[in-house]
Amino acid sequence: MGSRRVKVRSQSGKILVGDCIAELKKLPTASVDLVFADPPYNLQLAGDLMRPNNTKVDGVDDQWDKFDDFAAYDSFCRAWLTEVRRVLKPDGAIWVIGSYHNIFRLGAAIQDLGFWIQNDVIWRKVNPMPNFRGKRFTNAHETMIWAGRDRKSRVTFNYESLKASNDDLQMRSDWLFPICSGPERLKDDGGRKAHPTQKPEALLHRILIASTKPGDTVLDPFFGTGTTGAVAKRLGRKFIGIERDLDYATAADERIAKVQPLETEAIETLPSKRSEPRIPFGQILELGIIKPGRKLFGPRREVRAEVRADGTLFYDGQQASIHRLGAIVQGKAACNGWTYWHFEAEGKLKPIDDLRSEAKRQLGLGSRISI
Amino acid sequence: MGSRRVKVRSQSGKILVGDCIAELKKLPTASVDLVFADPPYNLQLAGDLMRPNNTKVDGVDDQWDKFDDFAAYDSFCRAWLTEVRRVLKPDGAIWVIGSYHNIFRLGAAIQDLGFWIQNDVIWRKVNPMPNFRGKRFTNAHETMIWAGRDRKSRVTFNYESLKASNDDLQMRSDWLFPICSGPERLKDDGGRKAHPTQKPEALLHRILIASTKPGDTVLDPFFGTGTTGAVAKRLGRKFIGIERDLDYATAADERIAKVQPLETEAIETLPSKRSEPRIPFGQILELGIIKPGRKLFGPRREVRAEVRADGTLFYDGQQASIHRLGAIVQGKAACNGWTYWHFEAEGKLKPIDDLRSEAKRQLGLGSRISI
DNA sequence: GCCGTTGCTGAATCTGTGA
DNA sequence: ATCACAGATTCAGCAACGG
Repeated sequence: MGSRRVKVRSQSGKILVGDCIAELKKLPTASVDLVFADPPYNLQLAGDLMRPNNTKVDGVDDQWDKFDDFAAYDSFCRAWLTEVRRVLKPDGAIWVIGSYHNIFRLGAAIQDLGFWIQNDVIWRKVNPMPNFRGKRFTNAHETMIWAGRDRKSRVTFNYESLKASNDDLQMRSDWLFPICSGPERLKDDGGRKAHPTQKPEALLHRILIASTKPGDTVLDPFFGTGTTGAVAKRLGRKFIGIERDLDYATAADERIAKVQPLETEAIETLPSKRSEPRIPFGQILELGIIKPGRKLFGPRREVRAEVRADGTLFYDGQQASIHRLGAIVQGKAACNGWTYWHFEAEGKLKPIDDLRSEAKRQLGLGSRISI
Repeated sequence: MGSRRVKVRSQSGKILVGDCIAELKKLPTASVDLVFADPPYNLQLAGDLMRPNNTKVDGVDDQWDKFDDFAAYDSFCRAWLTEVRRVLKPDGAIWVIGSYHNIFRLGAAIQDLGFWIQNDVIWRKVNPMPNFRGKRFTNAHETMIWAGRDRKSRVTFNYESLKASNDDLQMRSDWLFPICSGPERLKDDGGRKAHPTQKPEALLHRILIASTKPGDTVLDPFFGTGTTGAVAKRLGRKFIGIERDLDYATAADERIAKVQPLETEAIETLPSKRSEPRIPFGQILELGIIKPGRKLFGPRREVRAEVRADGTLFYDGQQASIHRLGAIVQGKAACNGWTYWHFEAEGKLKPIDDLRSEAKRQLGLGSRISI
């Protein structure tokens, strides 16, 4: 019952040829950082479906009613999703992609199994297939669900990189990409498309940049012709692909072998501010960057507080941290004292946050921090 | 246990004040052409969410959105969907709207109960609320499901009207509309929003134009402040609204009374706007038009920066967006990275702005895009 | 009246760390 | 497990106001 063949072409990843659920069961628990899954959409493929007990579901029978079809599909999805959840690390996450035929069943299963949805994301297709019969709207999008393993999972999200790459605006939940065509589309020997639903590499590029770190392991249980593996290799992520069809797996293997990984430096993502070393206000004082007795002001000089030697601020009979006192004088529940309080230099007010860069310099904490 | 009050203001429709399921049970079988349902989303919000300026987001904390668990939400939805299906005519259809919190459960229930999905349609919001903590993608869309009562239902679809209103291109499944704000947004006596989730009339306009005929009866089991009724009256459709909250129902009644129905001949389509999405730098990268590791130069080669895989630029220990880094190296407050940074081709420097035309070609933005 | 500035708000599952 | 608290975080549209 083992996989018929295991291919290992490079250290970047491996392709397991075999049944999705059977292969998943062999993978160790809590070993994977991210899963990308592009499961079968069409219920006509019910003959390919497996029950949770790993027996094969009989092919579509006209006497089955719709509920039976949906139930079989649901069982199959809950089975592989359960295994996927097992192999994910506690802070791991999953992406699934689908259309209206299957995405609602996938989404409900994801919620029922305890995953915690972060976003649903819409892939808007530039060049979708038109609706030939004029009976519906042009089906111009697919839906992706991004979910953490648990409600508590602290999933990877490279917010800063996405924002910087989007002209300094937050990345939205609707993404515009062309479908996979042209030279990127894999062809078989007869010049026909090698796989019916090959996904564009641009889509996986954004997904992996958004939700993985270099060196992470990405698992794709429906590997097909290996788009996930190709992009993972290029971006310095490890991959595990599971594919039942040997022809697809072979095509994927050859495709990925041709991929040239990017240089280490080219795949660096922007660090979040939180990942930088913390400089408490007291340290600014200890380093002598600011002196006790110095006056600090609100943004429009509406208050004038005094720095105390213990690293607190004093104003109007109240003594507290820069954050607490900022909250108190504004009558708010919370406050970032670094941006609220200002010091005077050459007649102008500057936020005390500016002093932290000087502290970092003195502490030898340059701006180049690589993990 | 009847409705507390039935309001009839005109021949165009009526508002039933009472419990959704109880009122549905009183309606005759096979009497309605279209249902539009905007049910509670079951948002499951935990604590307060603060904006960066430490003010509180006015979230949906109403009792009507609270359910014990998914099972309670599911049984509620299956109950009203069952009644809705009963009152629909054989060729009738339903639209439901939701977010990732509830739409997968709604979609699965719709399929299980025997409805037949025609499309899922994405409402892309021009002006969504940002993600204040920088932990997810901006939640910039909601999902609608359009389904016929049965697989066999021959549902109304005004294909020609939609195509004509879309510059003679088929209407796509992704629609761009602003959220409901400004004068359209109903206010209570205190000047606060009368309803937390009022939908824009433009959305209902397109739905009713797409999937009803003049004189059809439209039922909205979660009427709220009556957007469905207002648009139905304007477009010469009859409406039945069910609303449990008397304040909402009263506001809806007064709102609809002010609506002037259009002349019979005018009940056709409105012209659509075109939208030309921005092309951010990251997308140039994702599309493979420029590769990570590529060198970019200032206009006179005074700096040489490197493209990173995450869509940022790197120079002299600094990594930032094309705009931010351009500003930094010039010592300016701001910079248009598209015109500052250049790539080398055939020994000559060209601004990276030139690459956007290729991206636009790939993204089909030379042609017309559905709104 | 026009223009720039300031402030408010919208269906939101929105932190991380150390004690 | 809970609790305290440091401190990081926003886009587009509209309204009100002042010059």
